[in-house]
Amino acid sequence: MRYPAEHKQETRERIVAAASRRFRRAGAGVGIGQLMRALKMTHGGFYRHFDSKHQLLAEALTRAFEDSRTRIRAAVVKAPPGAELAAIVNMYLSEEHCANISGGCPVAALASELSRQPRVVRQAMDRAVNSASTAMGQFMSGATTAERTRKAGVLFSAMSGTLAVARALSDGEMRRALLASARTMYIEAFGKG
Amino acid sequence: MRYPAEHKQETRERIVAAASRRFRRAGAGVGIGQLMRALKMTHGGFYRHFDSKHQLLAEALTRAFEDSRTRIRAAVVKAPPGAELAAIVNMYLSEEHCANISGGCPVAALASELSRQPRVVRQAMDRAVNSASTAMGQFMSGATTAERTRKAGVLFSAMSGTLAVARALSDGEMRRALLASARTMYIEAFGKG
DNA sequence: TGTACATCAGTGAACGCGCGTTCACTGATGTAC
DNA sequence: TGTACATCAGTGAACGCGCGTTCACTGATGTAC
Repeated sequence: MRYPAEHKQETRERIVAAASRRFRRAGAGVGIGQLMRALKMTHGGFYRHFDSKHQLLAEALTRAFEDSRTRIRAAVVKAPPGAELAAIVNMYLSEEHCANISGGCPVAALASELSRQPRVVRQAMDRAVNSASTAMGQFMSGATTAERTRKAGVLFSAMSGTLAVARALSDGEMRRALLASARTMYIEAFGKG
Repeated sequence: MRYPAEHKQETRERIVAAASRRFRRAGAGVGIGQLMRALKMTHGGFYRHFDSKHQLLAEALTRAFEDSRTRIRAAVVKAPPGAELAAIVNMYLSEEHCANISGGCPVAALASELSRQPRVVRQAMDRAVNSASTAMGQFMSGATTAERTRKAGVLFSAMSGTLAVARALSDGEMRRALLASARTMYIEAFGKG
């Protein structure tokens, strides 16, 4: 059946959005079949929209990064002046974010799997780390913009590791303690003055 | 054919050692078949040694953690008094460790995949984080042992995240810069006095 | 305005493949006599 | 010391399953006349 004009673009959007959440929740091993079934479609149609699963993974990652940035911007806007960095750290290392893998930061959800992905996928990673570092850099201490950006990159990678480790722990008490300690320490170590 | 007395134990050891490296290099998705083929055996024999793939994964993880601890202890022994923490950080975030996934820290290699593993596997993670924190805690600043241990846990999770992100980047320059900045910052932020 | 036809998003069978696990079998060795 | 036999680590075919990808097909709509 032929579909109305913008139908195809909408379907593509739905696939990327669903993939973005599902890859984070279940890993890069999620199948095209599962994905399309969740959208009440069959796997065959997938290739009308994407050349390969890797292309989808790269786009889904990029989408997840955009969502992540939106969430960070929202935390910054609500924060009192001077407390922006604390707001970012507290949000990123909150128990809510920890429990919400499919809606959370894609680096924390997928980092160790990404090192095994082809170039297409890892280049999305480069761009994401760069833009996250630039965005967070303005709230860091440091003499030059370059130094603040570098520091922000380190903080970002540190937080993603803490979140990934917290999620991998089986003991809930350990998880909460790690997150709480990390929030305190990162704000102290990376905050302005 | 029946084998000499200690033969079975030796084979089991070889499987765990190979799995430990291979899971880190290629992820938890590595198959039993690939693994046994690399040891010049067939997949069928695997189940004389292990109940399931998950059991092997848990044991391989534990083994990798032990190797990791040995490497950390070696770095500490070689370090001048007072510079132990710097030695640990410089070793963990070295370009050598970054390039050596299969022989490196299993948390950096597998963290995001571990959150999706069954309890058996994640409990190995609890023990590892606990023991790494205790071991590294003695070189941290802080009033009480408990505080130093907590700090060490945060540093460990931070370093594993930085290493995982560094490995996922496609740009070698970005990778080296991130590692270098992180070494400096962690030593400064977590070091004694 | 009415009709014939081209379009193409989505369907579902099929491709070769590898997965985790099971199981009947093999055959060199250790052990019992 | 010699022989018969039990053991059991490892083999390889087979199980049902899902993977990524391809492709001939469907059929409601937009378009051309």
